[in-house]
Amino acid sequence: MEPVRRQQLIEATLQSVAELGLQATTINSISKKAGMSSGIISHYFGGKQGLIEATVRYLLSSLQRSLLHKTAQGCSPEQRLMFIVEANFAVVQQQRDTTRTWLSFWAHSMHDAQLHRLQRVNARRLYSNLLYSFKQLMAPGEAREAAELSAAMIDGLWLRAVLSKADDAQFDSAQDLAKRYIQSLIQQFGV
Amino acid sequence: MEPVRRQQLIEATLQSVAELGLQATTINSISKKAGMSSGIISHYFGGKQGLIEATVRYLLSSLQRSLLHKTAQGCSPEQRLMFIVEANFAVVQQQRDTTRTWLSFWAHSMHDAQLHRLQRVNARRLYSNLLYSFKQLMAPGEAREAAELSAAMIDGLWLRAVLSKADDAQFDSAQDLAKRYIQSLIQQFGV
DNA sequence: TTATTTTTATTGAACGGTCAATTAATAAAA
DNA sequence: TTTTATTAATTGACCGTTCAATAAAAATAA
Repeated sequence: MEPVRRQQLIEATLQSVAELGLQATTINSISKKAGMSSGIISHYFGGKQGLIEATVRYLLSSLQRSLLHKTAQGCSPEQRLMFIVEANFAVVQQQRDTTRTWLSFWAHSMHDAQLHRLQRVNARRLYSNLLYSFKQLMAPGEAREAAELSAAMIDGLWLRAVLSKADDAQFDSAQDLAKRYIQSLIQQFGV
Repeated sequence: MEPVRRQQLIEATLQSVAELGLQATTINSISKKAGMSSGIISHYFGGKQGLIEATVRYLLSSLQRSLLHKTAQGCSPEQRLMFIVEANFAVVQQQRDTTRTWLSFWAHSMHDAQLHRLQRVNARRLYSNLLYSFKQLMAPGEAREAAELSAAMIDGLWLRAVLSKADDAQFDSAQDLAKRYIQSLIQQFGV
């Protein structure tokens, strides 16, 4: 029963944070959405804090799993870079309104040591995923700069799309810009 | 007395949000920092919400004023673009830890109509500031793309620096990357 | 000038509401 | 029966707001 309930509560948390924001998300708003009582959260996660952390961890592993799935049957470095962009933007469609949830969590990570650790993992993972592919296309020094710039461009386009409450079409357009930017980096630095 | 008190309370709010986060910032934490009683906030701002909004408005106008001051005695389009980057990164040094305050506010803007309006103003202002200078250096269509990409790159580098709790040197390095990126755009698209 | 009233600025206690967490009770399963 | 899963009521802390009381300043009258 435990793994089922845990998953249900995590998904209820995602819904609640997307809808109300992390600030207004309470033990009650979550348990109500999950159709359970409020006490169950302390029982399975030790408290609200534990559930929030588990939810972020779940988002993180979803992102990672999504990329691994796309690249499962091998692909070129260029192709893999495009997959990385897609994975980072895809969190949108996967679960409706998950985007603003990420933003809530990251903002909160400034004042929460545990969340900050998870944020660090996420930021570094994007960078090293990019670096791995760039290194197959250019010299190491240039690959590092390309990876840093690409990571910033992806996050920046994503952030601006989220904050302006962009629709699906605008998200696709941002995703396209990110891809074209990476291709221009390859053209510029590639051997 | 009113304008003095308002300013004092806004600055106490900035401190509190930087220190505790918007989530944990209360009427008490603010009024304590300002050395006043809690009732004064409702008296001058109608309530907590009003003070928060006034604080964001203050940050926004600070950013704008900073750019106007830098470009007061005229400069080349390239120079102006560099000033835009500097203004957007300078909010850091101006007031210690104001960066995470911005992040808190923007995250909250997803669930607050008034803040979202202010966020929109801010995003559009950066874009049109950039567009104005790019248009003097390249064709309109390319200028628009350059402005959109630059805005995303600035915000992305800034976001990653804030989230990773970068020190001053790392912020400077991010600022440099942004400037070099804009110069590469000019080289790529410039007439 | 001094005495008085009026206005302005500020306080802090009280209120109603909500929060996360706990706990005793209950229901179901083993 | 014992264990496991879940509920619902309760607790104590803290939230933002309100408001009667007060202190200080300014205006007016003597």
